[in-house]
Amino acid sequence: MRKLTLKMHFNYNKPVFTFLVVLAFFVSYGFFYKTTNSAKALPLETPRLQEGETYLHHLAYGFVYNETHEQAKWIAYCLTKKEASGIIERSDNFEEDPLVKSGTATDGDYAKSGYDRGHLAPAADMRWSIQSMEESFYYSNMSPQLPAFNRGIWKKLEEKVRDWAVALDSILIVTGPILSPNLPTIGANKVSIPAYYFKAVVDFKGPKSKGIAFVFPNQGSKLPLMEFAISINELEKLTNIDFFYQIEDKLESTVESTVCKTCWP
DNA sequence: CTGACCGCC
DNA sequence: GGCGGTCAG
Repeated sequence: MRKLTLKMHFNYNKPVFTFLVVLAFFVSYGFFYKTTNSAKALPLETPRLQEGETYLHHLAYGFVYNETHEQAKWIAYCLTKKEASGIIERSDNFEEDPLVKSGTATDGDYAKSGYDRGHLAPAADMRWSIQSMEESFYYSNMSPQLPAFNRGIWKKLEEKVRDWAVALDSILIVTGPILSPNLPTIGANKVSIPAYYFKAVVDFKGPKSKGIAFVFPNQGSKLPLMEFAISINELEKLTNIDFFYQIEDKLESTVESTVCKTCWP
């Protein structure tokens, strides 16, 4: 009798059940698509490398790791409007990067050092997938930043750049420390403490391509962001890195040689 | 002031 | 998870 009741119950609800299964499928598919199907071609091909450097890439970004300074020399990725609008929560799970076979910095290097584990590629730019979020917490993406810098003007720039990704649909971003010999270090792995950081942003679409770069000292500042803006050419002289030689032909020379501060609201 | 992000312990 | 710094609105 009980079995019959259950059977009738099931039969009675079968259309509802079927509907729920189909609904669940589409909801999960939508979630899966939105959060994981954003794999993208990296903006840069294999770059020129110096001694002690390796070029690697994760799903979300490519980077050159510098073994001497125990951190990335630069990190590059394209950020789209859709990605900048991601919903994945911050993981806060710092890990050594499995791709860097020579080893990265560790928890111990930064602990009680007085320096923040500052993201080069911001966690908030990686909210479009669980994997990209986790990648942003690899120590290959960390650099010792003074808290007043990381939580202040550096964060302000990151938020501005995210706004640009949304407003312009997609942009190319290159970020890094300015590494030089004999920097002070933290931890047993001797992670260099950079004196300056840079960020270059290129809007590479259409006839109105434009580029802008920023260089900040590793310290807090109350000055407006645009006080730190320079052209990409100037940044390349400063860092001695030719960032965009692979796509130079696609960029108008003015993208690198000039900076239009009012073109980037 | 609140919320968003950046972190620390 | 609780707490604090910094900034925008």
